[in-house]
Amino acid sequence: MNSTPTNTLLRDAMKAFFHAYQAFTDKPDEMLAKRGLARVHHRILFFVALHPGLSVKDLLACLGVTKQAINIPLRQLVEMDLVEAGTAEHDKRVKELRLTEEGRKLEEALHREQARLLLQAFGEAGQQATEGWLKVNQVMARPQT
Amino acid sequence: MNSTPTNTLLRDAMKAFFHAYQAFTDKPDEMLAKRGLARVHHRILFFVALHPGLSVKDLLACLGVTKQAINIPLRQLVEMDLVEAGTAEHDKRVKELRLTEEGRKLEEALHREQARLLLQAFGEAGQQATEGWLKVNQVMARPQT
DNA sequence: TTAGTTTGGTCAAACAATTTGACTAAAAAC
DNA sequence: GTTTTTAGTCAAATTGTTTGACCAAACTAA
Repeated sequence: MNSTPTNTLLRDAMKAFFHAYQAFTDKPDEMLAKRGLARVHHRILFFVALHPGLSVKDLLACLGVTKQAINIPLRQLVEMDLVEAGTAEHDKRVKELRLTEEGRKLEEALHREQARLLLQAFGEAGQQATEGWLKVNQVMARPQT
Repeated sequence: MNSTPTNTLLRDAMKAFFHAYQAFTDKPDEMLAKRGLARVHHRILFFVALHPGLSVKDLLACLGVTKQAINIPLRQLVEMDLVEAGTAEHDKRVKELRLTEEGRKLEEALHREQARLLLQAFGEAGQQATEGWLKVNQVMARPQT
């Protein structure tokens, strides 16, 4: 007889969330490590892929980090020719980040691994569960109340 | 007309997952920072709370990190009197980790914040969605195929 | 019962990531 | 046309993680 049964159910849900996210990042992390890169680099590639022409500032907002924190990883990506940083027409201070062809390839390889994992879980859990999963995540992802 | 419509739906799901997890860790991170602690410390507290008497080795397995990586954070928690490390009867090499009273209080405060966020999202998304969310996470959390 | 091996855990130096704070240049505001 | 704000950079200090050597308790087996 547990003293906090409700708590334990929630904790198990939290544990599953933690491990699900861990599984989600595991293979990409491993692939990146082989190139001397880390999860930050993946996040940059991911958001630049999703929003081509993104500025550094908007990238920061997406990632929820300080500008200093991505300065070095971003520079590395540019030096490695995975990301190209153009200058915005309307404001020469602003950079427009885009993936290079090689960057697109790497991002796609990382994406493929994550898609595999997700689609497999979706297939196993069923369509209703998939929709629920997405819905809860979207609600949680919304700017907080 | 997007060139990769399916991809984009999946990417949006990944983005929601990322931001949901971010929201999930945000407040605890903030609370911990005030005490000079970080997310690793929270994870240790969380798993020790969930499995009292846990060994360092089992903790490592839970977290998926190397023993060196928690050595320092764990020592800090012991020094701050949030965790106590007893010695196992059956094997004197093995430690049995437990929360102290103060540790339990901190862990509970952190847990409460996360529970608030989860329960609010669950309430808003509905019971079916909640069950689906849990199911997908549990499938993903399983040792990989 | 003791030599060899494995296991749980620690320590310290090297390395990588992040933060802090000071800084440029372009744009906006007044 | 100064002043102020904004986008982004750079470098030093701090923090976190990894690498690798290590100790001591516990098994293994002769």
